[in-house]
Amino acid sequence: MKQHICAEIVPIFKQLSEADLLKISAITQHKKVTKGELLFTPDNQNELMILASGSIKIYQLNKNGKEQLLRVMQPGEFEGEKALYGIENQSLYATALKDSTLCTLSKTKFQELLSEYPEISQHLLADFATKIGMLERQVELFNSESVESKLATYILDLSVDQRSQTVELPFKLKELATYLGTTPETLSRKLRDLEDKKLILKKHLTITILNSDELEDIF
DNA sequence: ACATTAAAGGATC
DNA sequence: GATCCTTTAATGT
Repeated sequence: MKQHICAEIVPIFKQLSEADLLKISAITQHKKVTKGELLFTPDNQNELMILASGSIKIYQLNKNGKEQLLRVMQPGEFEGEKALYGIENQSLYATALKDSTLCTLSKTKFQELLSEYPEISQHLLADFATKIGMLERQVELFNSESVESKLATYILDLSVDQRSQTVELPFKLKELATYLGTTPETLSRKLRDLEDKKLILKKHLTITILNSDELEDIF
């Protein structure tokens, strides 16, 4: 496998020349992790982590020690930028959902990189914006009281994103459950309830909205 | 309303 | 075939 894979696939580095990518690659550390491996915990994260292949979940633990999923990283995405700006990670955990390969970049190396290539910060800002946008949406979900309404608004949001009445769930039901702050069992029941009411149709991870008006009215 | 526990049925590697 | 995921039912908060 090529050594500079990370720099090549990361959107924030996309506009750089081949020579620059090689330079960046030289200062990143490459490592493989296995499924289930804990990659960082609060106060144990001082590097920028770039995912090259596989997938990684970012979550926090709620009061009862239950996982609250924040997002699932895809190849090309990164996490840990807060540490680079001296902000301590107080709550985030990361574990590998599959065997994955990733690259890490220390705080000082990254700061050197930023001063050499200021244009990278533009892309960082764009990335922050979308990340914050996703978190804001998740916060909005928790304004609704019942799991059923969270699920309904989540599905409707997906439908807007994917511009279709038929949507693909971006992660497994087990993960969607913790994203919504519930359990797989409850999620399974709520999905079946919505099916029974003929509001949706579900095949594996594909959901077709049959009645969006009534979905919106759930509370 | 939802979580927990246990058990069984599917899916996946 | 083992392991992980999903569903179902019984019971508890």
